[in-house]
Amino acid sequence: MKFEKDKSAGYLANHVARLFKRGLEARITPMGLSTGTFPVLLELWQRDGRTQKQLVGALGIEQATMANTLNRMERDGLVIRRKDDTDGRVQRVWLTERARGLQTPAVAAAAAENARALSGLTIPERAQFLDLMRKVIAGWQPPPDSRGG
Amino acid sequence: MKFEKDKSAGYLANHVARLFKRGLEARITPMGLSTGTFPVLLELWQRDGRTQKQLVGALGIEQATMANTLNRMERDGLVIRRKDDTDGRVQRVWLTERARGLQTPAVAAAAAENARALSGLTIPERAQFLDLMRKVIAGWQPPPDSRGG
DNA sequence: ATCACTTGCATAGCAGGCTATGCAATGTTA
DNA sequence: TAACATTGCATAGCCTGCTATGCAAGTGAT
Repeated sequence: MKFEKDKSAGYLANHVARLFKRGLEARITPMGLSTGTFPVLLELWQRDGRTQKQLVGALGIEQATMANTLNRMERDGLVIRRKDDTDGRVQRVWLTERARGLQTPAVAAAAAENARALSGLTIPERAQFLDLMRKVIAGWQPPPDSRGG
Repeated sequence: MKFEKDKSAGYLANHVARLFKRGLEARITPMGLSTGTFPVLLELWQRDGRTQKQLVGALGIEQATMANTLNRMERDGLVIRRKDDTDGRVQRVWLTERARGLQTPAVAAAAAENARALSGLTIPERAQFLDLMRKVIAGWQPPPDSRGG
């Protein structure tokens, strides 16, 4: 069977994602940030004190990934975790002052990287690209044989 | 500054890539394959005996990533590495019989996963999605400040 | 109140990506 | 030919994602 990687959506998606990651990394590592922390920070900049479960739900990553990411963020002085007052299982996540101070430059860096990456597309193409990605994400349904429960 | 992750190309690209990866994984782990090996196999199924440098050039990943991937592939009995006859630095990569036998089912799995993932898009949208991703990749240029110097 | 179930998080261990670095083989040049 | 530079690959160490598993805290049923 013929199968050219440059006609494979999965291959191309992986390639595009890697390029974005590298590009953003170059801009934010000087601030002491990394790409994995970014979505978490975006949520917390809107409102912190959320639970890990809420963050997992908002970001579509696995619970264990979130726990690991928060470990690194705590190590790096971006967040602190504190038990919920009424439910001892729940950890709420709070931003440090340092993390608050990074919002403006970090968001500017991400916006700049997005703009640069899409600069080869026309304006309508950019909108369409985002639309199509959202559509693919929204239309996702677990593969038929994924965990055949 | 306002910055919504669902309007960020980088965030969406990462999300889409993760979904594709998970989907493909579910289909090929039963064969003893994993997603990182896939692009390498595609190249080698076309013609094996290539050098690591050639593979790196064909796939747009870093040399160290390729070396690690080939380590796993060799461990799993998919390839063997043999020194080039005339240049002692060069390692040529050869498929095992097992890897050859996997071509048909693996390619079918990838094609099926691509089809399923794009099933929420119209036919023209699918073509456009691929076009836009190729365009983003092709138009990539190193960020202005990437390694400045 | 106790036993079982559920829930929320942490940890272990792996894949796959990266940068930085080391090193042997080859090339080049004086 | 000896010294230096380059090339091709391997390794170390990290981040970010995943699954599998463990465990403490809460919930429910009896």
